[in-house]
Amino acid sequence: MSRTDKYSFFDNVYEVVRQIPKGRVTSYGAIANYLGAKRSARMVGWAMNAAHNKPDVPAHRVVNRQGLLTGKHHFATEDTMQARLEAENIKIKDNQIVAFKEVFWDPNLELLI
DNA sequence: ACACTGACCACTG
DNA sequence: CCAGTGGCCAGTG
Repeated sequence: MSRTDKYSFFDNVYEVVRQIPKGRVTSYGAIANYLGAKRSARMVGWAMNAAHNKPDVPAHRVVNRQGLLTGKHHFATEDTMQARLEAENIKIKDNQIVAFKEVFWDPNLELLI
């Protein structure tokens, strides 16, 4: 992506993640589905890995389908992701977001472009 | 240039 | 119902 300036799947992922409202979270699959490639949920995660280069991308607001903080291990420290979520009033227990469905932000429903 | 892997999810058997 | 596997894009060895 560093060589290509044209929009790719990853760039679309970044744009969607940037639209996640504060205090809300979404899932890899939801983003992939929104982009029309629900089989590419894994790539969304990989995109997050590359998203470290993009400060505007709140990767901590992206969790897996169960609301588990699977990506926390990829942050600066294992507590970074949870701390950032808690700073946004999101409760976490056992690496799982409490009332996940209530804070879940589905781009397919709430972000129509 | 080829093969493998990666923060996942949904479909089979 | 539980376990296994395929699939998608991009990056790295």
